Order: sequence, then structure tokens, then C-alpha cells
Amino acid sequence: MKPGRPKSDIQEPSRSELEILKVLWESGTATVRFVNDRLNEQKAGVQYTSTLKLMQIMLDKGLVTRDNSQMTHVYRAATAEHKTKKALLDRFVDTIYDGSASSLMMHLLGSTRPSKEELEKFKELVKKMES
Amino acid sequence: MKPGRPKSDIQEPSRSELEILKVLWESGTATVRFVNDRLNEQKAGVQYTSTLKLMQIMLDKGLVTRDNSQMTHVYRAATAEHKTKKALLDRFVDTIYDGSASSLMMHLLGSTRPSKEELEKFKELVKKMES
DNA sequence: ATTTTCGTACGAATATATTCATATCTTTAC
DNA sequence: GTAAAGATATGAATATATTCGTACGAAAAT
Repeated sequence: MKPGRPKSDIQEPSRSELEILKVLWESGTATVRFVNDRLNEQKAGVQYTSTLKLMQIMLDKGLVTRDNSQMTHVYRAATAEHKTKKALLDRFVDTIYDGSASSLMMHLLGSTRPSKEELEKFKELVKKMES
Repeated sequence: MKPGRPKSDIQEPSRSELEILKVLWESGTATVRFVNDRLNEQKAGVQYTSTLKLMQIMLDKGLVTRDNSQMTHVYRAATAEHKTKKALLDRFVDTIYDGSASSLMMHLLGSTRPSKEELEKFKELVKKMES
């Protein structure tokens, strides 16, 4: 009875693109310079023009929007963090766990030995879902 | 106090490679012909030599092993399904949820509205984890 | 024995992702 | 105003993933 897969079908960011999106989600808006600095804080050296190029490509793909009213362009993620991550998660569950969320959770619970706090969170969530 | 990331650091299969691994996990062992037939059952047309090439590459990468004592080679996944999927899951959680399994679960529970059966499974799991 | 079928090996074309050097323009510092 | 600094645009090199055609050997069918 399932309809024809309405799933949030978002343009998938590549790995590097995701790293950039993370910076944008955190900052709301950012220039290429800012993003590049952030990336270089965490990881290995990335050339400024590499980041620039990627962000231009992301603009083409519609992953980001930009304000170019000023010479220094200001970028923003086109899709909310929550929505994008949910789409990635859905895809992951489909691909790896044949769409079974409970399979994934069992895998997670069965081997990661969650902390007491995490367990409490889970219990709360389950309770919430029951109502 | 965490040690230097002991995580199961497995050679990551690409998407197409994962499809092949799925067939191998299900069958235990399989010939290229068998895998290719399976792939063609599900998805679009894949040429035999494409599947062959991929499996040869996977052999190089160590993703599969093969018995070539007979003319028709017999392949087998090099790593157990569980182990590989766990590695992929770990990586996913790291990448998308900054390593927080509970974040992922909340995302899952908070938006997928699990079925009654799934809820029961979760409750059982939580109980198990508490003991 | 000759043809057809089935199998492997392998080079190469194509697509996508990444990275960067170069060119050029604008603003800022001197 | 001229040089230095900072910005964007773009072509191109590199890496990886995917796909397939061609060559060729072995086995089966005729």
C-alpha cells in the first residue's frame, strides 16, 4: 500500500561537499575564505581555490545559495541540516539495512553498549513514540 | 582516555561493490555469472564483463577472495556481513552525527514513526541493554 | 574436427570527485 | 598612482568509480 516512494529526495552532497555544508550549517552564512579557514583548522591543507571551486560547483548543484550583491560572495546552505541528514540517513538505511530502521538500531545497540545517559534517552524516546 | 581509534577500519566498498557483496553474503560463494544474473534480476542491465571487472578489482582490494582451482572461479566475501556493515555504520555515525549514536537514533525515532512491531523490538532491546 | 558457448584478462572510454595553477578584477596600503 | 592583498572565474590535471569492447583460451555441442 506504500505510495511511490515520496522520500525526501535531495541532491546528495559528496564527502567534501558535506564538510563544507557542515561549516555553513554551523555559521548560517559564510564566505569562501571563512569556510576554507575552518576546513584548514580541522584537516589537512586545502587550497583556497579548491574550496572556492567546490562551492561554485555546489551552487550549480543547488546545494548552496549565494548572495553576490557584494564583491565578496556570501554563501548559505540551501537545505536545512536536519532535512539533509535525514535524507542521507534514509538512503543509508535503504542501502545497508534494506530499509529496516530497527535492523540498524539493533546493530547499534547490539554492539556499541550505550552509556547510561544514552539509554535514558532511548527509553524516553520510546515512551514518547508510544503515546 | 580513548585509545587511538581501534575502530574496525575496513576497506570501504563502493556502491557497486556493495551490491556485489550483498549477493556474496547471501550465497556464501558465487561465480561471476551468478552474481551478474542476480544483479540483472534486480536492476538495470549490467554487462557480464562489467561485473567481472568489478569483482577482479574487489579481489585486488581484498574485498573478496576467490578459488581459481577450477576454470570457473568461485568468489567469496572476504569480510563478514556484520563486520562490514558495522564499519560502514560507524563511519556514517562519525561523519553525519559526529559519532553520537543517540543522535542518530533520535533522528530515526523522531521522524520515522516506527511500527508497533518495531517499537516492541526497541523496548526489548533497551531492556536487554539495561541488564 | 569445427563451431559455438562460456569463461577470464585487460585496455580503454566515460563519469564523477578533487585539487590546484593561472588570469583577471577590485580594494587597500603606501 | 602603483604595488600588494584579496576575490572570483575557469581550464586543466589527477584520482576514483563504472562500464564495456576486444582478445583469447577452454569446454561443450554438432
